[in-house]
Order: sequence, then C-alpha cells, then structure tokens
Amino acid sequence: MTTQTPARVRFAPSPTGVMHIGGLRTALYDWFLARKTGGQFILRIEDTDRNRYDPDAEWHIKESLQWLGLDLDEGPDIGGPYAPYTQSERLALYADAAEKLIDSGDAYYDDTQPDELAALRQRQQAAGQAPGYDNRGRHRTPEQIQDSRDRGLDVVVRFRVPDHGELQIEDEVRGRMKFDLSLLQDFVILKSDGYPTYHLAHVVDDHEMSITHVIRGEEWIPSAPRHVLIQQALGIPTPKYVHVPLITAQNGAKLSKRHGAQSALEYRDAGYAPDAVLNYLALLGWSPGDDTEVMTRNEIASRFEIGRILSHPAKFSAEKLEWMNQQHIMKADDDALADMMMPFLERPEEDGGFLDEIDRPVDRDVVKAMVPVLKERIKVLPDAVALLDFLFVEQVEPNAEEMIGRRMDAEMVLTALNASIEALTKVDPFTSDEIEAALRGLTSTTGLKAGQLFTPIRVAVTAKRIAPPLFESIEVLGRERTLDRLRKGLDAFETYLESAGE
RNA sequence: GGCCCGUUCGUCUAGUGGCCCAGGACACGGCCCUCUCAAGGCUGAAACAGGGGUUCGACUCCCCUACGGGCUACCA
Repeated sequence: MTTQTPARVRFAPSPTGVMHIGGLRTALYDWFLARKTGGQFILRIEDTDRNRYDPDAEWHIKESLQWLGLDLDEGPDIGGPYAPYTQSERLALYADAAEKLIDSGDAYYDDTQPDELAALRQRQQAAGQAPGYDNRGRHRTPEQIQDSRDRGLDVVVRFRVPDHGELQIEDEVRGRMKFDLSLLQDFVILKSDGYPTYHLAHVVDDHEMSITHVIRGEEWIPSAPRHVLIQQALGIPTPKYVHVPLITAQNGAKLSKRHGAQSALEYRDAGYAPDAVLNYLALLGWSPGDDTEVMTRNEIASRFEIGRILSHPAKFSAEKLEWMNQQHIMKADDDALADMMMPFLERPEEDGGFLDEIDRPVDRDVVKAMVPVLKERIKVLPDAVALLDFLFVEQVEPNAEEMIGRRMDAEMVLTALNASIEALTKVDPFTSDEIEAALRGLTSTTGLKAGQLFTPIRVAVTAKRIAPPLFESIEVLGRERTLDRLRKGLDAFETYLESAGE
C-alpha cells in the first residue's frame, strides 16, 4: 500500500437537532480517511448559534458516533492537544482573528441594524433586484460605531470582499471551481452577540487544529470563497476541501423526516447492525472501484480514497439498506448476533416490542442455538422475535385447519402426527440430524410426501405456517415439549374434525 | 432571478478515447433447489438527458440547451 501523510480531519456538527444520515455519512468519510492514513479523527462542536442550540443534540451526536463505532482521537469529552473542542469555549480566538482583520483593513465594524437590512432586502426584491447587502457599512468612523454602542445598537464585524476579481478554489472531488468576487457581498464574521459566524470559526479552528482535509456537504460550496478570502487575509494556508454530494430522498430533494430520513439512533432501535449502516452509507457517494459491496469497516477504511468520492447526489434506498443489513447479519458471529438480538426479545410490547406473552427473561442459550438458522431469515434484528416466540411460551395454540397443507386431507394429518409422536419418542440422541433422519424415514412407512408430513408437525409444534427449519426447532424445543405439543395438536385436530365434520 | 454543483438501467454504481451494441448490486419477473420461509444458483426485462463540436474513433474531452439540486441570513 502507498504510504500517505496522516490526515487530520474533523467532524464539526452544529448541535441543533438529531443527527441524520447525511451528517453521519460525512463523519464516516472523516473517520475512514483518518484511519486509512493513520491520522486523527476529531469531533468539534460548532455551537455558535445560540438561538438554535439544542442541549440534547450534543448527546445525540456523540451517541450516534459511538454506536457506529467511529472512535474519536480528540474531542470535547476526551480532550486533546488543541482543546477545548467546543466553539463556545473558544470565543477569544475568534475575537482575536476579527481584530486582526480589522487592523489590516480586511474587516470593519458595521452598525447597520437588522430592520434596516430587512428594509433594504424588501426594496431590492420589489425592484426585481437580487437581494443582498450593499456594503453600506464600509467607512464607518470609530466615533459612529462608539455612538451606536453607547445607544445599545447592534454592531457586527464584516469581512471586506474585494470588489473585483476571480477566486479559484481547488476541490478534491470536483476539481477547480471559479467564483466571481464582484457578486459576493461583505459578510458578517462576528455577530453582535460576540459569537463568530460559521465562516470565521471554521477558518480559525481548522487552522488552529492543524486540520488537513475539510470534508463537508456540497451545500457549503457557495460559501467556500468566503473561507478562502479569510484565510488569505489572515495569511494562513487553505486546507484541502472535500465537498461530498448530498444524500437525497426519493424525489431528489434534501432528506427530511417526512421522506423517511432517520437519525442514526432510530436505525439502532429498528434493529440495524452498525456495520451494515456504515457499509451502506459509505457506498452512497463512494465506491471502491470494483463490484465489492459488502465490506467490513476495516476493508472500507483501507480501500477508501478521496479521489473516488462521487460528485453527484445519491438517493437513499431503505430497501437496499435492509438487504445490506441482512448481508451483515449472515456474516456475523453467532455469539455476537445472539447478544444483538437479546434486547429486542426482552423488549416488552408497550415499548415497541412484539410480544407480551413470552416468558422472560429470555434464555440466551436458546437464542444462540437458533442463530445459525435465523441468520439468513431476518432482515432486521426484531424479525427474530416473530420467528422464535414459540420457544418462549409454555403452550402454543395451533390453528387445526392450518395443519392441512396443500394437497392434503385430514387423514394425512392424523397419520403425520401419530407417526411423528411415535418416532420422536424413540429418537436418540435428540439432535436435529437424528430427528431429521427419523422423520424423513416416516415418508416410506406412511406413504406421505415430505411436505405432507412436515406441515402438520410444524403447525402443531410452532403454531406457525412460516417458521424456522423444523428439525432444529424441535431439537431446541426438546423432546418433552415437542411431544406434548404434538399430542395436544392431535387432540385439537380431532376436536376440529368433529365440529367441522358433522 | 443570480451564482454554484450535478446528469449511465426505477435506485446505488463500474466505466478516465477503442476492452462497452455498456458490467455489478438492490428492487421486479421466470426457472432450479427445497419441510414452510429464507438463503443460494441460473435467467429475463431495464440506462450513457438532447444537440453541436474535437477525433480515425466518444459514456469518456469541449461548448450550448434542457432538467435536477444547492446556496443566496448577525443558520450552520
């Protein structure tokens, strides 16, 4: 493998709500790049918007990263050489930068008030002009600014954008992008509450923290020139920009809740394996270059390349995620899978679980024994509940009518049940192989076909038409309980015949 | 409206001028296997947005158009 310089990348979410899969995918790419290059994956909380700040969001972000297994090298809780990692604790840094820019003439204090800005915008729109700041705050005198301050008016710091010129920015996935500076207005870098805007904070922090790659969504492309302008004015280098494509809903629009967009934790609660979500999301906007799709996190990390990130948006597909989840479940270790299933089996119905009547606590050994045959039959973890419930109840109540399978009559059901009771009484050892041999042997003695023989047994034992493989199920259920259910099934069937027949 | 980014099967994608009358995967149909359901195997239908160039040769390079999306805040 080619050696690469270690990348320092940060995931820098704004704690304003739950973490959606779009943000998650960005975090993924950060993590892959850091792990592939032996660099650092850093979490930085961008809480500079006091109005939209949501205290639960930060917890949600960290919980999501942890669930996905995106381990941090530096961050708010674990610290690091560039602490603190929360922007609201780094205000002095931004104020210093703003002051520096004012001193150099690249920024200025502006006391244009919000209502004046709104009126300006209104006028522009009425006149059919593009709405935007008209740089009216340039050339304010220190006295005017001081006067506004004394009167309690808002004062911000704006960056002075050159009136003309073209700015070229190199993007790692899109190549060279060109921007006409005459179209860009002076923009706020320090708000009237003393907090920086994203533009200033991003540039200052990414430089302070020696970030090498800024990986972010493509919605940031339009503001990239602002960032480069600040960097140039501050005399600091421009990091590599990696603008990743959006993940969209089926209609191509930005993902939102009503399109089925879910937070990471909702996928956790719905029974998805973190590796499957990781794998699926990684493939939305990136591919290893060949036909490989199902990969472990380490495989993805080692194969990850920024140059292979796509430049167009991808639509999210719940179906393919389900398929991916099943693929990972099939490959998973039996023990690990049993552990993953337990919470769903233990979860009572009122908490979103499926069954109220199963006996708890659920015997993990029983679950583990069924895992091998369950793997290829479930798409999400909770699917296991409906397949296993018959093992965790004292009695089942089979529907006698369902015992009569296709191309069968009542006589066959009686034959199958009676013969199986006799055969299973003698099977030894009571293992699925022996059980299968004994039951299959019945096809020659009874003249029944396999389907005709097994359907009544399945329904009597599991009370289901669709159930896990019969022989394994019987082995796990045990001889006594199986025989008991077969006998009761026989009784039930005879009762059914009497009531239905005459 | 302006600016920016994008456009290969329904969806995710491979494809970096000839290997492509375009390959894989999901979903869908058929067949096989089979104790139900799955899983698996085989198989079918399904795409280079349109138009101009450049070239001996364009899915691949350039331009235009169309369409889609993003941005256009003292939000990120």
